[in-house]
Amino acid sequence: MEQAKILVVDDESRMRKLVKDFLVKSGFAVIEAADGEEAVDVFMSTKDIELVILDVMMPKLDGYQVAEEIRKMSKVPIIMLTAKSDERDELKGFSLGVDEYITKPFSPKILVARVEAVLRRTNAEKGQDTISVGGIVMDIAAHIVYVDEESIDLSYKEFELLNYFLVNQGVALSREKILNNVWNYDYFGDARTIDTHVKKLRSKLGEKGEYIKTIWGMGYKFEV
Amino acid sequence: MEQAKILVVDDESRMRKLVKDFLVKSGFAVIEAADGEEAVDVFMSTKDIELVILDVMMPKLDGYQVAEEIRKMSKVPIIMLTAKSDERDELKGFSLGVDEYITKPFSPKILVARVEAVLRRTNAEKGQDTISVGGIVMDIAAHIVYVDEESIDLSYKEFELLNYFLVNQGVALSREKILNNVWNYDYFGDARTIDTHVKKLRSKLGEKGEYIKTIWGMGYKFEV
DNA sequence: TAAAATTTTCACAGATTATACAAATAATTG
DNA sequence: CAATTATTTGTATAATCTGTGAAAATTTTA
Repeated sequence: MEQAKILVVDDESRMRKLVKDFLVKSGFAVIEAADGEEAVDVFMSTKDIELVILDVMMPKLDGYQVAEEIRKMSKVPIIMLTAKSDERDELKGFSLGVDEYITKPFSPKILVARVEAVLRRTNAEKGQDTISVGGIVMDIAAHIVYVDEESIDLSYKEFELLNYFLVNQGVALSREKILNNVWNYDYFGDARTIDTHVKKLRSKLGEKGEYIKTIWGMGYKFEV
Repeated sequence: MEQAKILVVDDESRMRKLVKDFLVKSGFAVIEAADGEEAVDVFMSTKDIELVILDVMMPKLDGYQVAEEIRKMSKVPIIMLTAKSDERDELKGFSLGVDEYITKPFSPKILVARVEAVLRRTNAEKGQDTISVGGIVMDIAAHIVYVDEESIDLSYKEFELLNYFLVNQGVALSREKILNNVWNYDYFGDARTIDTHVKKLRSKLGEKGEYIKTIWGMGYKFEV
């Protein structure tokens, strides 16, 4: 992510140029679109756009409509440019998943600061990919599991299995279901393999291994 | 669940007001507490709090201590507000069963999004896959049966049989029909086997076992 | 390529559940 | 009300399932 790609959408070319210049100076790559329709087209046909800056007032599709379209495809962060701070609109935008508002007129400093803040935030969130249940914490990204703050070593399959259990906590899982989700769908091995992995998981989890409950004649369930 | 009730705990009244305003605007009901002790009191004396938002830094009891107290009583989801993202603290919190962290300063969008995500998650967990008749609640996903709030243990076949009864409540079911639906179609055993299972089911259901009525010369019917 | 780690298979013991059967109980019928 | 028929219940047996340890197969690492 050397140069974050930013899509700037505004019907006024002067404003577009202004925003673009500030961002380019600050080390971002900028793509432009002159109206809502073009914005959606460009967004669909361009890879790895990391942020979209949308003017609210635009012909054809306004900023909110564009945001709505983009949200159907992606969770990319969106910053809205708005002439006056209208609270009602802001709420509407927030429910659409707009990340920030910048009110015109704005200083270049504000613009760049907000852009950087949003990017920092979304990147930070990516790293917060953890699941935590009953004292068991899985850091998915780092592939580490903590039991009561102590990290434990799990093999790949064990990790995947525990992950599946935690994601489906409280749900009874048949062996078949586990097989289809943790193993590849085309795995045709013995379902009893799961038993062995469950055994190992339980022992590695120590007393918290009891959270993996056996449902006789059915399968397993993770429950605190 | 018209308006989810949220308890917001922060010693700074400005921050409390800020959070409250955003949440109220987004359609939540907010209750406030100004310190940890008050939070625990309020939590104990208020019904149906669906989410607690806790500031970490507070006089008397800090956020983690409050979380610990609340966890002794309830599994209500908890979101922590923290000034700086301190990894060690996060781990500590996760093992206490904290569901989310929000780092100050945060955007209203982030706050509301996280709140909604947590509520969505916990509500989804409650298992929409339930059948409830006359004080008997079957959580199909979790494979648990409650009779007057108390869970009871059923074997696999008993569970299936009860499920069939509840799905077909009020309908007279011949033994043949039961056999074809609860047992495998290729089962050629004694139809009297059903009687034995019915017997066990009735006894495990306690007085609610009477809901399984005998239709003389025909079969059974589940009726409250 | 050998060694180590991981995954899978397998078999057997121990548990649990399902079924069959016989005796007891209840409902129906003439 | 007795004879008949169906259901309930308790118990013994059969069938099924799980936990475990160890060995075989596979993949990864050195």
